[in-house]
Amino acid sequence: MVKTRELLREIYRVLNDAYGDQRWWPGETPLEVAVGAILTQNTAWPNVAKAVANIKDAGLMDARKLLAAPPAYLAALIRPAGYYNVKTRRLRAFLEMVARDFGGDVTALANAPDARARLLRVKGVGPETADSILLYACGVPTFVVDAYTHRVLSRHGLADDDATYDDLKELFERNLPADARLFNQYHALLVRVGKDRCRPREPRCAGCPLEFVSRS
DNA sequence: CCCCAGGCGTCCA
DNA sequence: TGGACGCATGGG
Repeated sequence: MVKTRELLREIYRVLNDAYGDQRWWPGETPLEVAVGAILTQNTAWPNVAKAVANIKDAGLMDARKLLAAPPAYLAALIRPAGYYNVKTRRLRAFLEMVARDFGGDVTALANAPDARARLLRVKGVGPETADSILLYACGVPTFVVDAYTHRVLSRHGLADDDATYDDLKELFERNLPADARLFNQYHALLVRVGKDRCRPREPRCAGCPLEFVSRS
């Protein structure tokens, strides 16, 4: 039985060799990344990209302008991302918090020791969205867990099916150095292998780079 | 036709 | 506290 810490590091090496740098979430600004984090909730990324492009084309990718826009107009712009009524409320709630607590500067979240707690108080921002904003928009070394993380780890016997978000988050954070670049790439690699090989309802992962894990 | 996608809040036991 | 359900578009 190999130690969990060694296994997590070996998994990273194997995936990194197999897939290389994922350059994930190359949003042009922290605001754009945060908007994408909210819009991508339970939604395929191509749909999110259309919604983000609509906002930018309308010249609204700016915290104050987004808040000033009529909600019905914002809803129309983000329509391709689905759940557009819910997401309009969630975007506005996030923007109001950033305006109130950080002067409209998403980057300022990075310097607030209670940034995660403030994000979690926003209606519509849960643990994954909060961590995504902190890691990808603010560069804070916090590990992002998502459906792919659950599926890849449980498929290879590294986590229970009923492991919670915080169970998995702590698994990574306790066993890896707190490095934003590493957390970013590791999460991106898990998503990549999850899309590529570790698909739902497919118990066998043919050609999966992580096949070695089952034999460890 | 079906299932799936980088969740979350609400409701109810 | 935890499991079902609604939210909605677009792709395979």
